[in-house]
Amino acid sequence: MLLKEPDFEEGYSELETNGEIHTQQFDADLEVDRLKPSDDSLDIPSKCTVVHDHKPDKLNTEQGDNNIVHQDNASTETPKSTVLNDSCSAEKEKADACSRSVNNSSTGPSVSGVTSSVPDFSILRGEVCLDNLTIRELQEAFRATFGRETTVKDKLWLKRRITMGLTNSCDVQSSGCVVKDYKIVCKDAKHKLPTIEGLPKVEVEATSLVRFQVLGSGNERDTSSCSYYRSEDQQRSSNRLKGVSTDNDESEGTLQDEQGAAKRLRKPTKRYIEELADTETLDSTGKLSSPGKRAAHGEVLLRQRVTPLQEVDSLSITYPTRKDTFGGFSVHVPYASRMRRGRPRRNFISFLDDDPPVECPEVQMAVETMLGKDGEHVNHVSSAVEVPLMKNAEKKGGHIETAEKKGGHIETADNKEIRSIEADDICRTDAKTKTKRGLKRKHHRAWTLSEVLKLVDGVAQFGPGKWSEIRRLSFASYSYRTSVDLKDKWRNLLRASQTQLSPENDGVCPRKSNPSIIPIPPAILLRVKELAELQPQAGNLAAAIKFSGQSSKVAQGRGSSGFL
DNA sequence: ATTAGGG
DNA sequence: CCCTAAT
Repeated sequence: MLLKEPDFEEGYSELETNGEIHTQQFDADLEVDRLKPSDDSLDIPSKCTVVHDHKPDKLNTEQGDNNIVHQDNASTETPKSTVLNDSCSAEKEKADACSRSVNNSSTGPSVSGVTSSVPDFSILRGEVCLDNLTIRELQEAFRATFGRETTVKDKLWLKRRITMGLTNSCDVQSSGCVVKDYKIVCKDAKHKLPTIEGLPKVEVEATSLVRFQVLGSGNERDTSSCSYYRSEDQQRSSNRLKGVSTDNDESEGTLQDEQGAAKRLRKPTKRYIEELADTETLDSTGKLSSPGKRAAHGEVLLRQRVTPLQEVDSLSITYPTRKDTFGGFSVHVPYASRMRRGRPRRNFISFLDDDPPVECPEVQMAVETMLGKDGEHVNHVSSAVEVPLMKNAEKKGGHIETAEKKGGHIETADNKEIRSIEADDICRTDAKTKTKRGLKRKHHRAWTLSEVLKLVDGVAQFGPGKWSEIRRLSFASYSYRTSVDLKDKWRNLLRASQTQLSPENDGVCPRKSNPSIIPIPPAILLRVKELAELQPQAGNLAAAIKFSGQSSKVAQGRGSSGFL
């Protein structure tokens, strides 16, 4: 590329020098082509061949560049001729294709018509040096390209505009050619059309060029495309502004034209490219098989090429989607994503129904007790109510266990005390069963303040380690607290007391970050601590207390606890 | 069945 | 909370 540039410029400069002449010549050539396609075809072959031979498979590859370079070099030596040659080859190729396949179709006339409208903007066989054109010529070229007049006198603008128009013209794209760096590469033909590269000012000329490319590019499709393009040209010239589109899908270009140069420059999507590549692979196969019948296959191939896009669209539709709205935008979302993530909802009430509610007198007592005793605390006696442990659940085994864990806290309302208790009862019942199976996990119940107090009192009364006693006497109402639970809780309390009461953490509740967790009042912790300290040495005391039934009573009293 | 302790 | 060993 880099190497090439210099050469190019040289050639280019020379061209510039002879600009008008060239233009003239080109025009002449063009006309000749139109009039005598056959001749062109004859002339072209050699040059074309060269190009083709070079890299059938590689489109924009380095090879391509190299080739160009070579040509450029040649051109350097003989600037004019070179340029002409290149352009000619390309143009002629296309022309050939066109003429051959499409000739009959009113292509000739149409083109001529267009041509007429397109004054004499220089048509360098495939490459046009807009730089050489006068403003007026550029304007005309513009008209030819966009189908409308322009009063702009800015040469640069005009050139850009025209170039863009050409670049993005449907013709180019549909033809399978890619405009890159002022170079038009024809994928279809798998030969690259040498264009002026590296010269920012050199612009590919419009209509004619496009036509060429189309023709040249698709030896296979050229035929069809050629006709198509020509017709389109006509249409364009007349209807561009109206937005008339050709029957072909490629007609997209028409729309693009209308939309304007800016949009035209849009590059194809990655996906599109990929698709295209795939298609090409397929095409290549097809191509090889039918080199001779290019014309015939042309359409087919074209269609194939187009298909990818359609497929893409169809694909998007393929997946079942639903419309969803995000931030006011409606979006299609695959239904799959809608799948419920959490565990399936569970009607925990069903449990109760299923299991003949095991009403223990104890439960009733418990309830009454709670209501009566706890007073202020009643409400939070059971913060988490729902206990899924049911026979059914048991049957299901571990899975349920997990589920329960997660879903356990569904109910937090205090109102459900009773139910919770029932559940608890059931739980207990189940617990036994489950214990055997070892699958069930007890629903986590946060310890309430009242519970803690009772525990502490109990410990104070009976001494630590008398969990069964404590449970029996102090936790009669809480069926779900086992002696083990009490023991564990006590242990935790001890830890807490040691931790929280330590000077470092003074007043700072480690968990205060979580508002839902009610910190254990330091008072209680203090008591716990005291108890803990006392207990070891209080073996006697405990024994003493134990002995006297009264002592237990005394112990229950608050005052006593404080004392303890 | 309880208790103690580890996890 | 669960699990388990030791009583």
